[in-house]
Amino acid sequence: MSKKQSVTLKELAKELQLSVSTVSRALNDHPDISEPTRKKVKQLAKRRHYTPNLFAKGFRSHRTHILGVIVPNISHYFTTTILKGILAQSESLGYRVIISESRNDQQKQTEMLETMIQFGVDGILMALARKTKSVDSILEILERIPLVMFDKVSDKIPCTQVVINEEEAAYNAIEHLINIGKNRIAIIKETERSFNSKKRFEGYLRALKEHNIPIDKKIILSTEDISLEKGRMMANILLSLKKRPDAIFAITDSAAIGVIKALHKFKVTIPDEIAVVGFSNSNSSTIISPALSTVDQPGSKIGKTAVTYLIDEIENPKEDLLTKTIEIKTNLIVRDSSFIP
Amino acid sequence: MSKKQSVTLKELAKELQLSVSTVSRALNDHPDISEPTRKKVKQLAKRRHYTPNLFAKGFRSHRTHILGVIVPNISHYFTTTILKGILAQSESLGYRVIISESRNDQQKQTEMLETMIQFGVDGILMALARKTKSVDSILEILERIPLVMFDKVSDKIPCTQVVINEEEAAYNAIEHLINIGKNRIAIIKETERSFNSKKRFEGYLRALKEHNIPIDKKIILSTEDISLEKGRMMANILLSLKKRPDAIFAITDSAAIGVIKALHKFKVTIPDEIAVVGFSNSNSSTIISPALSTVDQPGSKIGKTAVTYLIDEIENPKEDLLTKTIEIKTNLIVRDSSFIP
DNA sequence: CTGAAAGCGCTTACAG
DNA sequence: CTGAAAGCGCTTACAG
Repeated sequence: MSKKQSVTLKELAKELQLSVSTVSRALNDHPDISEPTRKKVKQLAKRRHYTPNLFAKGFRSHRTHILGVIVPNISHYFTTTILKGILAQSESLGYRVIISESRNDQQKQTEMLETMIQFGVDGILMALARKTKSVDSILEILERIPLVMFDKVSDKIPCTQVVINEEEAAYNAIEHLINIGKNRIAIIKETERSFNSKKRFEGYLRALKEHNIPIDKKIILSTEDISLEKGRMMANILLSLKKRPDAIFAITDSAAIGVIKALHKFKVTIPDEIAVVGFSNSNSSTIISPALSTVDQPGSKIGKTAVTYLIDEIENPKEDLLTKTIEIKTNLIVRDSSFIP
Repeated sequence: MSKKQSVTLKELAKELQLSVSTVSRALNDHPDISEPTRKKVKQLAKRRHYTPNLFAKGFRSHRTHILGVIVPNISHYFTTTILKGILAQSESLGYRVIISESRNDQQKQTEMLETMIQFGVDGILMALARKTKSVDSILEILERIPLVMFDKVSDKIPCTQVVINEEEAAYNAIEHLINIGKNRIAIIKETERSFNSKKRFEGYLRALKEHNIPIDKKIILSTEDISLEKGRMMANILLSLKKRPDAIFAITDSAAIGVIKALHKFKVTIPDEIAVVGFSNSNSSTIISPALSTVDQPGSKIGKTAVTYLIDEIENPKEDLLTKTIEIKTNLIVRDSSFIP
């Protein structure tokens, strides 16, 4: 079907016997234009359903009002809450968002950064793909276009980074376990030294140290590609120890749920024999029984904050790069898996 | 910071003492260009990291290679699987995707369609906002730009629509329940006559009819804004009946999970006393205990199919509109909530 | 084989 | 107060 063409300034001008310049100015409320002309133009524009071609506009001004977003996996609930914040905030500030999924593939990630620039985005928001070894291509991007990172970040990249208070969140989770009387607390973390896993582990260590609880390497487990299944496996290992832990902190909800499933299987009572705490407040944390205690990460706020900083950088370019880390506060949600009255 | 400007054709031309036209043609492998020139140009382009400004390119050709996507809620797992398919397929065909969330708000949805057109998208993919009363604005859009709908569709809109075999999927679910010996099967559906709810209900009715099971209105429940909580409430109602059902089919997983939670509370054994089947194969369906039988909807395939049809329409414009419905097959996954050996 | 020129739809400095 | 012209970065029909 031959689609209706959009009305252009030229057509409006012709119909009104005016120049394109005048029509453009009238629509943009330029002070030079007389009231009657302005009215006439606006009326016709309305009647003919004129909508400016933002593409032409952006092309001229070198600004597209489009932001690029790259996330490792769009299906993670936490990611979608961040995206919600990004969409809402950018829309309310007059920007659109192009989203890509790196699928945790570093090379894809690099390509995506390139095409986003080709598509003329005004700035980029990104969470790093897992196992991103070299950040060179990102550093190069940084010289060309404003970039703000969130959630999966790297201190090797000098840009604004919006994260949660990972260390403190883990600290609070462990302290809570200590408060309910636990003192042999296992942790399930990632092998990879990702920013998130590292910080959460630091919080774990600090909590134990500050409460004078000895650190036992036997109950500090690491796994690659942490998941429900890995959580289950790690729990099996912990259950086979001579001295079992009395609490397990998994740095993701899915691993924590795997832990609960394993404990069920071996008829371990939760939380009395072993308490469990996860991280994310994912949907599943209230589906599993007992309901999982977990750290709530305000995704929407992270997204909104990241957009706000990015657009600020776009609209008020600074002379120099600086690593600025914004920490968003999390909240420990205590549910049955660690509730002892 | 003053960001590095991208290299333009003009600069390459100047450096090579060639015209912009020649450089453009060389890069696009135009047959007129001599081999040595082509080589020279490509080499320099590479060395200077030239990337074409797709924006200018698109502006000229009236094609942006950007698709607009509108979904009601980006956090639904099923939606994210569709988005995954959309992203993967459009990327592999050289398109980018702008995503917006209508938050089930009809007015927002209309605005979004407008801005997408302003942003010059080549085509639009959309799932209808809940309770979309008037489709007038969408019909108008349809005259201007290719549009393909998916999942939440309406037969009032004459365009390509990609859906699952809703009716048949429900039919299969009910037939499965009958096969395991159930004959008093309740359904929890939506009040609103959405395409999806309507079709699933039709499948329910047909299965009962074909197996000569009488229809009892007392166990056909409808609710607005179906959710886990509503599922729980509906289950309570069903449990209070003099003649309880021996199976419950909920048209969403979340409602089905609510049902399971309610049954637990009243110590009803699943599936012996009451079997439960949901719809979606969401993450939670394997977290809940007993694991939930459910209909798996191949989201990624839906997304890919929708993109394929849309891009075909963009690249091979047809003369006339026609409603074409593509049905993607689903798969019933039987788990413990309805498994009777 | 290569170049000069027009044009995509818009904005804006420059004239008048 | 209004208009003609240049220009954003690219492609392509028209010359040569």
